[in-house]
Amino acid sequence: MSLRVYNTITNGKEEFQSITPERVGMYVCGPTVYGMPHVGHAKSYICFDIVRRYLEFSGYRVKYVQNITDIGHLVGDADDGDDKIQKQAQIEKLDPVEIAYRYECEYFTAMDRLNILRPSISCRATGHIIEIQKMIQEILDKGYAYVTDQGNVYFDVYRYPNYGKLSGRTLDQTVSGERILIADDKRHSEDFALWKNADATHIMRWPSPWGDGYPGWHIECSVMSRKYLGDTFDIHGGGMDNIFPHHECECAQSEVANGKPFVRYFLHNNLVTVNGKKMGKSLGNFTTLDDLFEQVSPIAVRFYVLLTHYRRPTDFVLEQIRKNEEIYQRISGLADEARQMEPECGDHKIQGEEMSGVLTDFLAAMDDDFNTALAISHIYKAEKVLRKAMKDDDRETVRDCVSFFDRYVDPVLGLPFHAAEKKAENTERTDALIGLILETRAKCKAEKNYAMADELRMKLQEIGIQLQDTREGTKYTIAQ
RNA sequence: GGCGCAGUAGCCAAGUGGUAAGGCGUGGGUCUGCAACACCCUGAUUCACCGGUUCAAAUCCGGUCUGCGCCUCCA
Repeated sequence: MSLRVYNTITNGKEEFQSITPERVGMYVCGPTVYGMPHVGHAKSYICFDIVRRYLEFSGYRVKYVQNITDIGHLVGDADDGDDKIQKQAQIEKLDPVEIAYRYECEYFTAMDRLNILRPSISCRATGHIIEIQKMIQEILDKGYAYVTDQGNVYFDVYRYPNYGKLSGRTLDQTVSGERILIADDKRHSEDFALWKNADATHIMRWPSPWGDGYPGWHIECSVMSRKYLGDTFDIHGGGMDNIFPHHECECAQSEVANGKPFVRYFLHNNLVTVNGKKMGKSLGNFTTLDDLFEQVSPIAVRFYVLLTHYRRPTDFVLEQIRKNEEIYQRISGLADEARQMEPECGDHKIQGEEMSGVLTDFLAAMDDDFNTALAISHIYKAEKVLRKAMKDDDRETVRDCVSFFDRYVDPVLGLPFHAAEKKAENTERTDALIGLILETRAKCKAEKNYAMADELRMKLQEIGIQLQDTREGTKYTIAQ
């Protein structure tokens, strides 16, 4: 079985083949760091974390480059001098660089909690101004861009016949939109900026051959992907909302500058919606990950995101996340028990027919355009097999299952299926205290004082301790 | 207006030509002092709608309706 991926360039699934055997270069558009990361970021970066993990699992060495956009794109229209980072800096009364770094830290903190592996290279736009200017000059030299008397540099889209190839638009279609022509020094309204002139009120600006200013918002990705991955690379990822204009413009810039095809495969994740509407900063309907993690665990959010295929929208419903968190914990609890039962199966190879089948199905799902939703359905199957094996004391199958969880599910999906750890402090003392109460309750039960036993159970429930009477005795779980 | 994506059980969600996975929930049962857990059973004559192609369609083609995204910064 081989990996097939959905490529936006061809609008279809294709067999994945890397340019260099056993190596993959991938570039994913990173965040603009001027606000707290939200659920939309979670979906996108989890999605490409899966791509990266699965390629690595399949034996590729993956070079994963992700940019940090620390130069503000314009808030509104082209003449509205403020950029987003600068505006946020005014609100927080901080230097724009402080803003960018602050939210970069917030971004990585949130991504770490979601068990998203860090990119191999994280690069900032501000660290590549020289390379950006160099590429702009190359495009100018080739005659695909022009400098205006206002000190702006624009890409001339009418000079580049492939413009619109990726998004399936043609230039005359773009014109028909209700777009308002703002910058009056453009030759055509569709031309996009490579370099914008800026006066002294604009804090983030750099000297250039065309005057002081800052780069247009597409060029950084063309520059950094070329610098770290070469003229042509394997995978470019990002949110669907970036297909046009961002990725379209990247293609145009890079292919003109490099004289070669830009990328092999363009992968785009669908969006997170709230009541059917896109979750986004501008709509103000976003939930920050910080706030969300107060309600549910980060791993539950990851699990929830993976429950839907990445090319379908994820509707954000807190109750659904909660429900699936319980399921995640149920399976984790079972997996932990199995690990205790068979602690020494680190490199155990799956032998049994049943689990071999589950593994085959699991990998086949991943091979089919990273179908995590289908892959997870095979985890439920594994749960069933494991439960039965533990009941029957079938050690061989238990080992198979532990191996499945630890050697396949964990590295591929980044879902470790370990029960949430109890809060570290006072765990021993808490255990002892609950133990005492349970002893008392056991006595009540022995004396058939069920009213008292039930009352104890209810009172414990009220403070978040759930009891379960099993054959082996009473178990308890503490709500997190 | 243009381009693109989508419409599958109460909910979530796989399935791109071969006769509708899975999960949650519901209802019934076994177990149990009760509860919970677990286990067994329980669901779409049908995949938004209408036509067409085919021996065969949720899957392909045409049309209609609905929702969403992009066309201005957004993952």
